Amino acid sequence: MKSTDEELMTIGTLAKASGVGVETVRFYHRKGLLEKPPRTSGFRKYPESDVRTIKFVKRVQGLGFSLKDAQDLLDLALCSRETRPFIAKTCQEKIDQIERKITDLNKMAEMLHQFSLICGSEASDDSECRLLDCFENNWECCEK
Amino acid sequence: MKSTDEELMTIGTLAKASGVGVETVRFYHRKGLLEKPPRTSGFRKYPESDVRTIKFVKRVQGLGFSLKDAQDLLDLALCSRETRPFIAKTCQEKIDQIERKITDLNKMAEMLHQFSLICGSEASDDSECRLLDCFENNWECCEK
DNA sequence: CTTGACTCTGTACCTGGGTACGGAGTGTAT
DNA sequence: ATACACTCCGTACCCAGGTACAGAGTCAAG
Repeated sequence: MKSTDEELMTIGTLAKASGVGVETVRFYHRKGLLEKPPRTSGFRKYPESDVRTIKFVKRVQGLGFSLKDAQDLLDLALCSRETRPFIAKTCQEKIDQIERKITDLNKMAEMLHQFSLICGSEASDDSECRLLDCFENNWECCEK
Repeated sequence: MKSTDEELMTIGTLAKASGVGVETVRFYHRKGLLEKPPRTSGFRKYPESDVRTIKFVKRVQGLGFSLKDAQDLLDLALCSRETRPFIAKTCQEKIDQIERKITDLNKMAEMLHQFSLICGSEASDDSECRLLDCFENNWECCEK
């Protein structure tokens, strides 16, 4: 009754558990984000772990990465003796990419903060509104 | 010879200066990201400042925001006595959004770092590769 | 005053990431 | 053994964000 086979779920169950639509699961399937699930009698049967995979993809996507990027990360997870030598390099590339993004986001947040202080008060005068000027100078803000 | 009018540029010049195609400028124009430029004789004439606007949009977009988000930020820049009271609130919303993103990105980078340490060495054994497990636990990594 | 580069409007097309639908098969509860 | 929910596959459609014409107008150099 509790054999591992019993844990397999149908596409609708997987979709609900992952918070996406059935069509999205089939779409990811076509895109190779989910590996071909075993079939019993024509129906796809997904392992519990695919819920995690889909949630992972959705989260990565929410951070502004593409499905291709999500795919790359998932591929990393399938590490084996052959792929291991490439893991450090691939990870470092993604990390660098992420860090550049963080740096830029921090600058942008800081810029908005300064902008809010300077222009957000009733007291300020229109001529001080220079949001884009801040950006010009590599986001270094109004304050200077 | 150096009147402000003389500084206006044609769409091709703007596109080249901003690093986008002419069609993209026209697209942004249709989307309202660039305000209707004055026309002399049927040709649009853009001010120098539109170069900055386009570069700003491209950068914001590169951080994973939509054109709509870029538009919101540009609208902020047009602050005036009427809009001023809303600036602080709008800024804060964007800042919160950015900070959530940064938090998630940091977790992801840390996860990749740990993953790289654990799985990236020749010495490790396949059973240790648990990238998705890290994610499961809100990106808290393998190390635990 | 013509030629060639550039611009105009409009419409059509493309990729990424889904979403919806039609018609047929399946599985199960009654 | 039939009804009903669910699944199958294929195709078509949707939105965002562009990209690519076509056919006509414009501008500036020679």
